[in-house]
Amino acid sequence: MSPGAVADCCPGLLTAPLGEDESVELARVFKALGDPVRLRLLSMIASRDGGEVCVCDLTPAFDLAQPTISHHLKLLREAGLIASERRGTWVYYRLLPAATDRLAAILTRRSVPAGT
Amino acid sequence: MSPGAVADCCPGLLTAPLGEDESVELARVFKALGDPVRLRLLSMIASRDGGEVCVCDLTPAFDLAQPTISHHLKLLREAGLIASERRGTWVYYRLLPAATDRLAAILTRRSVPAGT
DNA sequence: GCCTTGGATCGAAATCTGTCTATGTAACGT
DNA sequence: ACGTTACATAGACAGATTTCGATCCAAGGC
Repeated sequence: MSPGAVADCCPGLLTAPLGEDESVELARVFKALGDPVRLRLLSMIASRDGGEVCVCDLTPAFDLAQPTISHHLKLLREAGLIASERRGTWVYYRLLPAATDRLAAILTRRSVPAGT
Repeated sequence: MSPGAVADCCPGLLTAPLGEDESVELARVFKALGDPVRLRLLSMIASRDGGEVCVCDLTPAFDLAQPTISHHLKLLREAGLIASERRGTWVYYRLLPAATDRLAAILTRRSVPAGT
């Protein structure tokens, strides 16, 4: 997919004023990213080779109680940024790239072609 | 500027685990985007031809008291997303594109070339 | 069946946010 | 100087968020 393909599909933040409903929906996703713990969780999940991380690997990486990590993962999941799957005793989380792709597109300035 | 230029400069969220300090700083910016009113304000500012909007044009667009809008603008400003300038009686806000560019880059997957 | 381990859910405490009204400040007109 | 208009700041309050300990559920081993 060419870099322009996504950029052309949606108005984005920077091109046209956002509607009320759109803004509510988008804010939910950005709010999920608005916490240092969740950002680190997301980056740990996204950057893992194989695309999956066991919760058992995430929890000990923070100085926080296990229910707290579980709570943050839930918020990321409800925002549509990650998905989880249980395999045996363990639960694995993976990034949903469509979500971050969309955010990146929304924040990307359309290069105004030439003679503005 | 080629699309890859920005993408190559920083690790991004999706490539390597975020450090603690980085995540705190980034979260502040995303948190500023995590509110529907602020998203709409930002999009109204960013999409305006000429790049500037008078606060007097922003305030009446919402069903909120004037100090509330002022407060949201302050948060966007403190997050480094917009800047303000007083000209006579009026105050004008404009987008700081470097901020949104950075976020877009951070959320962009580096296209892993060919044979992953 | 029972115990252990991984993870989610519940309920409570402390803190942070969004919003308001009231007030302050800066620039302009008369 | 005075009044008016445009914004910002201060203080208050309701509701949301973050975190915890306690508990519950699912899977596996004995």
